[in-house]
Amino acid sequence: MAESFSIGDLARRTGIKVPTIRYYESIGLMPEPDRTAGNQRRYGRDALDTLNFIAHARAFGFPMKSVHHLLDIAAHPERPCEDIDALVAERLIEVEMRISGLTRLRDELSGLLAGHEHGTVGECRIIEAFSDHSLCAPGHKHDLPME
Amino acid sequence: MAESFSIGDLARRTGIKVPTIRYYESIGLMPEPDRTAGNQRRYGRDALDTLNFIAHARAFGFPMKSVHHLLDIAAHPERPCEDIDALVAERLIEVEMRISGLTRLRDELSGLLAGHEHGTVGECRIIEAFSDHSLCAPGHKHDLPME
DNA sequence: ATAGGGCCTCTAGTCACTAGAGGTTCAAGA
DNA sequence: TCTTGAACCTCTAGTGACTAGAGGCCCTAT
Ligand SMILES: [Zn+2]
Ligand SMILES: [Zn+2]
Ligand SMILES: [Zn+2]
Ligand SMILES: [Zn+2]
Repeated sequence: MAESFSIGDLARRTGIKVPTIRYYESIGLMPEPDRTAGNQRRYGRDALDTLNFIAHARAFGFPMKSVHHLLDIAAHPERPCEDIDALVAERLIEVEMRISGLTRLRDELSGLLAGHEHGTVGECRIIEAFSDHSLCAPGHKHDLPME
Repeated sequence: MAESFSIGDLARRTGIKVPTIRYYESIGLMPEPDRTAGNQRRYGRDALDTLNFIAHARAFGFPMKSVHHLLDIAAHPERPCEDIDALVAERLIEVEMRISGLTRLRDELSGLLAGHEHGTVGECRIIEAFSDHSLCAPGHKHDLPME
């Protein structure tokens, strides 16, 4: 007879917490599993694979919407896989933009620290910089879309 | 007589949206302003300064908790400014860790794209990699605390 | 005096979970 | 077989940092 996993088994094997698995089911990411007579969820091997796939896609930083999309694609082995490329390329661009924004931010922050000597708040260069853009970096502006 | 700004004036001058200003007030980040006879908020120049300070700190990526802290510190010009250093240094470390995590991620994503040829989903290397850690990068694991 | 844009409060929605209450079921040991 | 207690169930609410909408009042310029 086929393997059968409780929700806790799945959690232990995938590292995804039990409430999160139920949440994934509630948003339609995981199919509804069979139940025991006492209404507890029982999963098969395929659910385990799906959950690992989800965990892996999330680890790559894909938002849930893309994970949905990826699962849909993966469910049809005979179709062409070109959409995958687009999704991964899109994610790569996001990550690169994020890196360059954060790199600018890193430079600004270390610039603040570099020019800093301990004194009173009233004389503090860092506080001054927070109060006035023109002091925090020459000709500078913050245009990160938010982190 | 002193300058007086409506909440919309503040929004235009700081780039922070009106509901956000009300939200900041609700969480105690901005003091409660005076009101007109008709119950509308009227701000002075100090509120404008505070709001600009908040916007700037947020642009540096500080979470609200730290913004609170920074405002508290800035409100006491005679005290020593050493806590500022700690806050900025902490933020810098976060940013650096984030950059290194994202850099690894970038390399993995471009690795996936590099080895990819269009075919069917069933043969797709990228889908395979999502299904199996051992294929997505040799000896690799994803341990980003979450983006 | 009236039009209409700005302002008010309150509620609910976002994303991806997480925590808790209060109750039921399963499985292992006696 | 019975008992215990860990694991499971559903449902609600909370997180952070806002954003959107409903329904209604105010302010100011013409
Ligand atoms: Zn200082
Ligand atoms: Zn600045
Ligand atoms: Zn492919
Ligand atoms: Zn992997």
